Amino acid sequence: MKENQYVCLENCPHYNKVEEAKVKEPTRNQILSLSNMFKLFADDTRLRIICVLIKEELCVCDLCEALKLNQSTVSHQLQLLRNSNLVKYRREGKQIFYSLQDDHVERIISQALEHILEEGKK
Amino acid sequence: MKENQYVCLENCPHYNKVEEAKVKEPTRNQILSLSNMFKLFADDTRLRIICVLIKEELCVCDLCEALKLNQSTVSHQLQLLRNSNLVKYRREGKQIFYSLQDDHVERIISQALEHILEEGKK
DNA sequence: TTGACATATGAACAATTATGCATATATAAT
DNA sequence: ATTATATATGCATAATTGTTCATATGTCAA
Repeated sequence: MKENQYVCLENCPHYNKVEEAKVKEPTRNQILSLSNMFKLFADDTRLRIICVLIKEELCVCDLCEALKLNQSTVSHQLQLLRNSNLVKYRREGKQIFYSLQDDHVERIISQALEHILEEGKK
Repeated sequence: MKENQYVCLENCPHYNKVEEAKVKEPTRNQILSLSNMFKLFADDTRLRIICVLIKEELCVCDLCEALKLNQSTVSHQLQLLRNSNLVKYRREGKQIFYSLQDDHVERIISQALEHILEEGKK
């Protein structure tokens, strides 16, 4: 930030509010974890994968077929979801079946959908 | 997808499961709206801005001060949040005060935080 | 052990985007 | 009107990331 940047010299910043705001801010690590998690939801392909996994355990080629995606693309994205423990998987012979780790994911997406739908009404 | 890409020729895809999965998938527009919304949460700076706005209405320079960010950076990010109706604002003289549009945002973030915290325990 | 299949992974490229600088706009005070 | 302040915005740059191709790994069957 430039030193001579003149920002709110008189009334502002409203120190009490600023101090309160600072307290509410999550820790650095929480922010990182949160943004990393949201990054995973922030891509169409991954979001579609997550959404179809909400109700069904599916193997990689099921996902390719259901979403009409390249196998390599699907595997790459599944790796990211795996690394962040959003999905779990089990091998059955040559196939590997993926499913969601827990139901927070579903709740987050339905909250977001509610927001979208309310926006749509306006 | 390459034509000769051999993917699950025998048992797979499990057509009934794939069909069910397809049904659960949100529409193209819903996916776009959802991923756009999550993109906004997927950046450290924006996430910090959102988090401090959860409890406090703040003006731009308050945000700069609370988060130690460049004024230009803050304004750019606020523009994105504004365009997606995640925040609202009101002018009071020379200052412009920002706050969250509704409380879905807060709920989404707390759900995500719950997930993070549970992960932390393992 | 050889071949076929299911999935994973490395590398390269294209596309998106966050940031900071410079500057523009908007408001208030003198 | 002019000046100072508060915020917004266009542009350029650097960094991140999604996709694809090529290939590697792992599993099963013959």
